[in-house]
Amino acid sequence: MPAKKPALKPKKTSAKPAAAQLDKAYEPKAVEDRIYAAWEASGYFNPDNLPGKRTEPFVIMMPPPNATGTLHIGHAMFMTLEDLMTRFHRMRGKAALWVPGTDHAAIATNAKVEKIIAKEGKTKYDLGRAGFIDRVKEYIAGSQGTIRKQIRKMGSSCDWSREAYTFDEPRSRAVREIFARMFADGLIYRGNRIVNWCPHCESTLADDEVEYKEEAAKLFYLKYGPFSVATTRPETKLGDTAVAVHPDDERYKKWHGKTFEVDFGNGPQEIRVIMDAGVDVQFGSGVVGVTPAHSAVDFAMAEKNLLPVKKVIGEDGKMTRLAGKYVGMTVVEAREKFVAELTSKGLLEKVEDMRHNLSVCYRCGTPVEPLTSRQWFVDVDRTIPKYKKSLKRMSLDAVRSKDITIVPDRFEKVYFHWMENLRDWCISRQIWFGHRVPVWYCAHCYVEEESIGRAGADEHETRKHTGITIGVDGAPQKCKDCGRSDLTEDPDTLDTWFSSGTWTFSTLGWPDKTKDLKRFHPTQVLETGYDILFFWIARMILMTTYATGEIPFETVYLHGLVRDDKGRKMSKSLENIIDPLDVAEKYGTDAVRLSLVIGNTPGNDLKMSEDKIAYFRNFTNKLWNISRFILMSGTVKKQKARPAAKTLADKWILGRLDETVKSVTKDIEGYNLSRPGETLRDFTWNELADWYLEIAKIEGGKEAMLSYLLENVLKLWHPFMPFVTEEIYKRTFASKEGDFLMIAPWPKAGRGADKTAEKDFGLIRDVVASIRTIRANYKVEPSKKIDVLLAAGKNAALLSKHAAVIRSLARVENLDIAVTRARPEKTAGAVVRGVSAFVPLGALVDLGAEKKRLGDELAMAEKYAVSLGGKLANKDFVARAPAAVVAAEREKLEATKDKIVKLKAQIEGLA
RNA sequence: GGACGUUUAGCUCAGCUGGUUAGAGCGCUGUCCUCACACGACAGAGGUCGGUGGUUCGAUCCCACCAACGUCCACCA
Repeated sequence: MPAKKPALKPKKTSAKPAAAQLDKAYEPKAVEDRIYAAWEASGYFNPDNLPGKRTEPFVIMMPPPNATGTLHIGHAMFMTLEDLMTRFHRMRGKAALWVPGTDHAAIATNAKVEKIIAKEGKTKYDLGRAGFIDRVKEYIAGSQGTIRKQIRKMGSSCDWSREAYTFDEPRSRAVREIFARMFADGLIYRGNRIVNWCPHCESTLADDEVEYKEEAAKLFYLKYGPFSVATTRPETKLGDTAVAVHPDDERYKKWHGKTFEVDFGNGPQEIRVIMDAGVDVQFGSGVVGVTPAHSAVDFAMAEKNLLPVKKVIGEDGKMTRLAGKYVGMTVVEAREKFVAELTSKGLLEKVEDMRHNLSVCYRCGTPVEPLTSRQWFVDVDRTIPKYKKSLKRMSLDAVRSKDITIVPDRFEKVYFHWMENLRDWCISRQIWFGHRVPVWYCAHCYVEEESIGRAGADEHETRKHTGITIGVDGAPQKCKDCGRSDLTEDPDTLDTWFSSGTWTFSTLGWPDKTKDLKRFHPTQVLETGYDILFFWIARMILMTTYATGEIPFETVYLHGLVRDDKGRKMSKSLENIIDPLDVAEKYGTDAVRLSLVIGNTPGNDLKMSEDKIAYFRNFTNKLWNISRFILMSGTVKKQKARPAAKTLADKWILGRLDETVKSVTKDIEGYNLSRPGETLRDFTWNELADWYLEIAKIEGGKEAMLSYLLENVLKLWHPFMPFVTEEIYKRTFASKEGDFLMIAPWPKAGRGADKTAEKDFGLIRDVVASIRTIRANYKVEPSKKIDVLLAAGKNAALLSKHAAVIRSLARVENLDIAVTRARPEKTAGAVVRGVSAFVPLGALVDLGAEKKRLGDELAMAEKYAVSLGGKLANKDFVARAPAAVVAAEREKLEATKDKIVKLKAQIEGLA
């Protein structure tokens, strides 16, 4: 192409009317911090300050991030989702409350600080318990501010005046209080039972804190008295007190209930033969060595059969005195020695290779050692006097009754399964940092029961626990049983989840009967990741139904994991981490938020990429420029009422707005948060910007319409991208200081779509598009104007009325509209919705290409007509399909037939 | 071993209770810095909706089976 453009182009001048101007591009960095500070200063994050009556609450408790942590993309996602819901309901006139907080995360924080002092060459024992706790507190104080700043950066409209910390005094008091109540109800007991022990953390772990790692293992077959027994852990056989066989296994029937002795070179062991239906007859020899002290399954058998429990591995990971000559050895050493001994004695029959799931600590990856230990437990099966139900029952009923719904609902099944199989919950931990078990033992009357198992589990009277005093408000002065004051505090701390379980109500002031608790509990939504369904959600339901008799929340919204664009987890080693703060800096927080909401559905993982964020950055800029255009084309002000539609385009866009309001509102209410984003984007970009604004340039006189549309669009977008919308609002509609979009009332859906306007406008749009297509096919420069001839049939009047719009949008010089006409020479043609269009292009017209293009279209139309015809010829279809469907198919067939006729005429006209 | 999820254009995904000539965004191709926006406009190419059966007048959508991928739970000693 020769460069023949005019050398002189008038320079664009920015000498626009005095109306407020927007910069050409949206600059998030210049806006976000200022806007957030203004919001915060307004006080509107606190529902007490919101205007109006607001009787209906909408409450979310923020899942507290670790106090020592930093914001990652997962946090950014949940903050966006929760903020979206909170802002939406605030605009809908509810008392919206979103309580922020941080978590002391006992194990994680404890481990972190241990690591830090290790660098100084010290261990926690060098500092001593008090010194170590001081270090932890100091560390948290130093880092807690980081996460708070980052929560603000995401635009979170949470009520900082109610901020809570899982380890602050109000929350600690709630923990001690609920412990005391559960103890009084006999739900908390101290027992010597099997637990998961992490030798590295030197602490117990809850069942769900144990993970499994598949690895190669050896299966040893031992000559075991009269039997053969297979095991991957030979050294634990020193703790065997029984063997189990299947009750129906004929091979071993004569042994049922008998006792025999084995000697593995470590002295004789007395072994009973018990029956258990869980034994797999096919596996190994069908005989299982029962090691009550080091296997949860075996422990259960021991309880049932009253077997002795012989603990051969200690909390230090070394063999105990009961392991005889192996005492003091590590487990691995003992295994080697023991296998060697068995071999020399001819007791080792064979060794097989196998794949085996090793249990490891979810924190440190160290293999977990199941062993019996004296710990505190929550009894989940015992009937609670006040409720006449067990904790398990209450937790199940809360969801079964639909008082709590889980989104998506498939997780309800997962919840039920887990809850039904829940065993007593070990809540004592041996780490130093955390809520202290609020228990004091009396030196005079406390006696450790030697019983194994659930102390008093079978009786329904209160468990005895003589000599145990609970300190709810600090250390008790006297033993509750003997009155003497020689008391020792329990050294252990509580499972983090025991305290997080109180989150929805401890944050509202429980156990005091506060106004907040009355007004805001139960909460409406708990939004969190499906990965902590058991850890946290289940514990909250359990603790809350017990403590308050209420459910903690009405709806559980579960989000997925954020993955990279290839679906992999983000990790340091893969170098695929997207840091929300980095990308917020680069693309703006609103863009990051949109990328975390749109395409994100409950319960499913979300793939993220920087490209996606960049796309939404472009969109925020688009919205900015839409506003900029509207601002430049006239005065923008709030409209008291909907402006009257003067033209077809007005009618159409108002109908589309109504539809959009309706569907967006419905979706957000139904916890469908992605679709409204897409609906809004389509409306804003494809309808408002691409069509209505272009027509506004032609028709003019749209100040009121444009103001009305912009105000509504800003409101609808606000929960999704609060910063840019608030900033535009401030520069356009805000009448005075303190007028915030954040508290503007949510738009009401009007009449809905205007069917006639939609159809008529659709025709104009399609005619314009078909002319544009011809232009593009013949590579007509956009700046060049062309002539167009239309044969419009019954639509001639409608098209004539909107000729100016068509001419401008399709860049037409002369538009000649007739009812019918023959094909003029040297034209390119098209048929759209019963309208024939002809564009005279002189020598440019390629007859062959025209013929082919129209021919292809004809072929498609004919094929379609055949399929429609076939359908309508089918008696069953006509008889059974709903009348409306049949009528619609008839109409389609008529339209297609009409199209075929017109296409044929055009093709003939070419000859 | 049990349960669940996913499978639609090269990529990421829509498609709500079965009736559309199957949609969007990115990417790709072409034209254009048209007076809001090149972080833009216009136009275009690209899919037998994982497979096989079934139900139905009609199936991307419902049912059964199969396959691949993924997740959770249990854990065999």
